[in-house]
Amino acid sequence: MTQDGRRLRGLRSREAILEQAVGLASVEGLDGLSLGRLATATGTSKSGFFAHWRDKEQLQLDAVDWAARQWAERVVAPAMRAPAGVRRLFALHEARLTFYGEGVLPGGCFFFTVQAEFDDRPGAVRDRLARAMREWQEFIRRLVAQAIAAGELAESADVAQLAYEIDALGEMVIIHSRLHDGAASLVHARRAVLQRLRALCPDPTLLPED
Amino acid sequence: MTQDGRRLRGLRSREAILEQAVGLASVEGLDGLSLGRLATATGTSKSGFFAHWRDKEQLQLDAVDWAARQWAERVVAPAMRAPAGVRRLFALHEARLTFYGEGVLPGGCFFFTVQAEFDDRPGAVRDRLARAMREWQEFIRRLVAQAIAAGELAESADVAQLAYEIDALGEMVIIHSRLHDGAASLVHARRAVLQRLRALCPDPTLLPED
DNA sequence: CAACTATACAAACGATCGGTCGTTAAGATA
DNA sequence: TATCTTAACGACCGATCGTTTGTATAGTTG
Repeated sequence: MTQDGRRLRGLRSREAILEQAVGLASVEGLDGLSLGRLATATGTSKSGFFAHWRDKEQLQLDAVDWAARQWAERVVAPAMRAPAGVRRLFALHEARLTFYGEGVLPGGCFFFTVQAEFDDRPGAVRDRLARAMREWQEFIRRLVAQAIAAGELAESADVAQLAYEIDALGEMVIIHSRLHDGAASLVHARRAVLQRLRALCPDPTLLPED
Repeated sequence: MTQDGRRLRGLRSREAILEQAVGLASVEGLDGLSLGRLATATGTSKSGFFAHWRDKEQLQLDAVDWAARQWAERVVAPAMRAPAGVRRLFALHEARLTFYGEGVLPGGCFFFTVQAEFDDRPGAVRDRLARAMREWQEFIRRLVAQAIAAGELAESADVAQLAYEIDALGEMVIIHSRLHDGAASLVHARRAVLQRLRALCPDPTLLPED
């Protein structure tokens, strides 16, 4: 094995640093997060980072990957345990709301903060971010298409349109809940998608009533 | 008059600086925007700012007010020219989409970027921002309530719920259009709100078909 | 054991940050 | 004309930024 004690220790601290970095970046962004503060937060020294990453951009790129992995484990994976169709689609929305509601990340959502930061700034971070978001939206669209194919959503439904609405209503929770009452926006986001799906679903037993 | 030529010149440069500041902040945020770059962008010197503002936070607060005034003129005012009711509600949504689509601000939306920046950071800027956003949401709710009172929306409609959805679908345009195809998200946002309102509106002639 | 590698550190670098200070030029006031 | 006010400036300050350098140390390999 190539993972001897040396590398294992390195990987451990690398993971710990990335976890802290994603958490802090969900609050202050990837650029607002300085190496100095990240160092004190992880209990290490500033220069120690350059043993793991060539420069700050490499750390930012790995942070994006780490956040995407976390999202896959805590949002996508729970939804995939629900049966395919409209139930899986709604389970995805609920898993996202649970992720926000539990406060897994101190800033609510890593991707929301970092998108707002990098959407107008060309570079490798923006490109990787755009790829991650594109994959996420394509995943939603795939679930919508599956639900239509299974006959659990009306064929008149526009896949891209419905996916856009579900994503928008979920994302908005972050914007609203940070400056105002978070619980209310969670309820609104859940009900909005639920009513939208129930209106399109021929079998009312597949979705909760409220 | 207290506005002699001296003060008038000061007011002019003050307005010019604020306009530049709001435009730049819509891209890089209010903190990411440094006084040095703002100085070169306005063709003045860095120290010249401190003749107008005590420190950076005062400039940020005035920038928030300036952006709110711009929003009132370019989004709220056009909507108020439409007849009260569901038409005014949809006119508000369309005015917002036009504001985004025309690219009035280089970053798309000042409030989106600055909210993401300050929502977790206590202070005067966050407070003024929260107040502006609360007034905006209350304004949407007022238009919804008016439409219901006028009999142009079903009484079963939940005011806060519908206002949340309209706001979410509009705001999402900024997130989507920056990293992906902007035209598509404008169409999705428009259709989503239009269909939602048409489903609740007893008079189909009040709203466009598509 | 010796040679090597990877982790981690302290110290310092130039650049840039927000902010201060003293000064200049021009309009307003008397 | 003499006096006062204010917009605007250049030069500079301490702090912090990302980054480089050199070094000490612990684990791996021959």
